[in-house]
Amino acid sequence: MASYQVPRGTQDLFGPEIRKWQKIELLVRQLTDVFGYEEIRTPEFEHTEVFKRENDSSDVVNKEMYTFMDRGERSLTLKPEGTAGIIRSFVENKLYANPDMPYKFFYLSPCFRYERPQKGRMRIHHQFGIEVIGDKNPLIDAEVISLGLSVVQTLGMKDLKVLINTLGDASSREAYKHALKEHFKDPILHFCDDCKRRYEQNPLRILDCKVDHEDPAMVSAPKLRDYLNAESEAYFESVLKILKASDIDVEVNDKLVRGLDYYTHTVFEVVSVNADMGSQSTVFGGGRYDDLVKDFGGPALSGIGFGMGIERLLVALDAEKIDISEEESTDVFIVSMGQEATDYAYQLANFLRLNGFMTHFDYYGRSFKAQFKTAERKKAKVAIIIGEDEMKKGQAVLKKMNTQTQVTVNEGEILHQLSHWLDEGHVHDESCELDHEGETHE
RNA sequence: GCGGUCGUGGCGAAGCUGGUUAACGCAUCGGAUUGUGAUUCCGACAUUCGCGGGUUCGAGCCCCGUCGGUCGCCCCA
Repeated sequence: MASYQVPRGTQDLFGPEIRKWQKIELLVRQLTDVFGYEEIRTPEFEHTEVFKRENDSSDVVNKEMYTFMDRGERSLTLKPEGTAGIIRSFVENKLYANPDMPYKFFYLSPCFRYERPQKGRMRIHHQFGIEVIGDKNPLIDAEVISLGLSVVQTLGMKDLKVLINTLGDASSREAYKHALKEHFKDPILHFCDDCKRRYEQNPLRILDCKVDHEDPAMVSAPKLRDYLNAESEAYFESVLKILKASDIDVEVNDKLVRGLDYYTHTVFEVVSVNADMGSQSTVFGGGRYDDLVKDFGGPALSGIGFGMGIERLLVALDAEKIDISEEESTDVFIVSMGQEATDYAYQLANFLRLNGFMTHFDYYGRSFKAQFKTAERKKAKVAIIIGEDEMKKGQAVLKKMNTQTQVTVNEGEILHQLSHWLDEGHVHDESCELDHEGETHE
């Protein structure tokens, strides 16, 4: 017999876990709203060339994409990251023809990458991200970082470090790459295999090597700083100044380079420094892109954004022992005895639900003991007991679970008594009366 | 893509150098107690040990393969 299981690197989310997600998503929507960001949803797959553009050297694009041919012989790719699709959309919908720049977007979207799964790394992961497109201003760079931080800090995270760097404009970076390749031309021969690969693919990453970082050639390597033109340098200084004025501590790390090729100027990564975080420590990261809009056929407008992995955020919260899970809670559990009472419980439950009370009841007519245990497990605040006596008299017993206070009331007073006990501003629509005629009396 | 490690009921876990009814704990359900959440007691709950094949008189325990988890590398959110 076949045993069905989720594909590698994917997961089912439900129960207490999904409640955490909902909490994060709610927070994201609240914060982006006050920061003035609008949601954007772009397709989960795009034409492959949206993600894989010329001369791309990144692993994400070259080794990890889910690319397939559809039945019409189109090459499509499941989105591995959020930015490219949004820029495509921005240009396709000619949003640049808007007087109020910049455009500020946020998204919550699954991303697909074919990688070996690990803690904090899934084949389907979910990103909260933002993009600010249409203007280039250090204030925006700072705002973007600040928005991301507000999310993780509101959740209570403390073990954070903001790493920041500048790659300068495209020409600065190219010049620097050239200089690096020249510098490492001979030394690379006795470096590790990874470095040899990096030398070809992304020379900037050689500097980040854990094996050869003591090597004299590494120490004497040219610095990106020396290849920045005056404008690039001034821009970065300006970003740092604003962050400092906002009391955001950053660590300038001149080895920080990002995984996607399109970044220019400011790049940043916010990492968890908690020891239990595992090796995937980046909670969110991003940077500025000067040329992406132009590459998609739009005007020369700059943008900046970040992606935050929800799965990874959850790992980071876990590492800091921050529990954001909400306890399940129920307003009312109706305990019923006998078929007639159970049928009535159904009617009563519907009535209470339409009046805004979260209500459960027992469908099966199990023992009192079992029903009370369920009420307890569901964290019911109030139990309503309906048995033969109550059915006869048109009454109900209401029991406040935490204090064990118990009162007997007429049907018509149930709502009143509940409001009195629960007192949580439920909506009480007058038009929604319990229909006594509709009761089941078989 | 490379290397290490692991895979027994809903959960946690025993299972000795292969020997035959797969412990135990938690949870769940029923009863003692036909109307009240605790405690206690009694009873129920894995034709089966991720999956497939092989060795053997006999495999949860051995071998091969495969799928999956996990950790590190690479890389990234």
